[in-house]
Amino acid sequence: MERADAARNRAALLAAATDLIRERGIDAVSIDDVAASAGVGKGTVFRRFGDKAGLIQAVVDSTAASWHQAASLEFRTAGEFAGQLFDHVLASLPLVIAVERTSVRSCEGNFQLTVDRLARVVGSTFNAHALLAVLRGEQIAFLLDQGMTADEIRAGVISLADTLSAGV
Amino acid sequence: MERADAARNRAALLAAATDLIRERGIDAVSIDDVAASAGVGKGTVFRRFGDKAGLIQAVVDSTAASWHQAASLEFRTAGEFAGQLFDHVLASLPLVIAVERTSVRSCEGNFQLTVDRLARVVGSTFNAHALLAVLRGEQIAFLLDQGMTADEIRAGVISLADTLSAGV
DNA sequence: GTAGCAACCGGACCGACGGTCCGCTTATTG
DNA sequence: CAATAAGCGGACCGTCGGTCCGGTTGCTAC
Repeated sequence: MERADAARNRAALLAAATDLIRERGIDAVSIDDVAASAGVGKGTVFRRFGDKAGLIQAVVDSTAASWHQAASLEFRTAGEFAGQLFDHVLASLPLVIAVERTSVRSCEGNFQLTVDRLARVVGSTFNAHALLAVLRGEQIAFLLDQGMTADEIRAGVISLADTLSAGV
Repeated sequence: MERADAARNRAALLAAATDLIRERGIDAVSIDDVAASAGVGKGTVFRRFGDKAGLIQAVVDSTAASWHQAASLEFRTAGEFAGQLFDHVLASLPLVIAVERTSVRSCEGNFQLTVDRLARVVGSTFNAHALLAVLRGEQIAFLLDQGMTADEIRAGVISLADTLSAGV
């Protein structure tokens, strides 16, 4: 059982980390920032979450009932999958980028599952990875930065998914 | 005119950096490592190359007559382009990953040019970016890590490029 | 209520890193 | 050979992720 003060600190840290990452991006957020913003000592962060990656993972887990849904979602067509994942990524871009930079993709567990299911729809494991590569936070942020609109990217992603499915 | 000792040091630093990055990957190579390995002081690295990104850029520029060729290559079909760029990336994976991590893609100058030319062949700017995303060093390293062979990836990339071209 | 204990806390501390600075050295030129 | 500017190296700095430990506090058993 977690002590009451510990639970309070965990919640404060998660909230602080989520806000800071959302507004500044992971690169501009240090652990000290998060600790100070949550009003706790630095040691507390590491006792709760182990390391920076653990904190980010916890943030991600906490901010989304929809998170694991988005990755392991049931879908009929590749286009449907692409559209839904895109919306999810776009809505939490800084968080997605943070987790991409800190965790190893293959460790996600249901990531493999998603790849396999997707592979069946788009014809090959390679194509599944290709589609997921285009849906990465950093890729989408880059395209937005290049001046593409979210709608254009969304349409492109779905079109790509459909094209890949069509070849099956 | 560059002094003789300066030129010697520049060459030694480039060689040391190239070797270290190739064998360890950029993440395990610090500026101090490069300086020590080249037998010069740390300050010399920064006077020559400005910062870490500058050093990596210089390494990349020096190691490839084929480098800018690969990116701005003339090509007839998207598949041809994909195959050639893949071979180039695969041959210098750690270097490619290093430059991806340090430089901003859009600054590359002829990157824009490549995107535009490619866009004409694969139907849209979005598709051009998608193809390039799949050809990034980190993506290819990830797929290799997943157990895919280089041949499989090469085939996948070319097939993807051809599929995109076919829809035009 | 209170005593005792384990869990918890915070911030001083550490090593590594990218980057700066400056007093000394050395290649170059006339 | 003398003068000078370019170059040199490594001590130094601020920041970051991560560790440690002496003091504190929430919980429980009596």
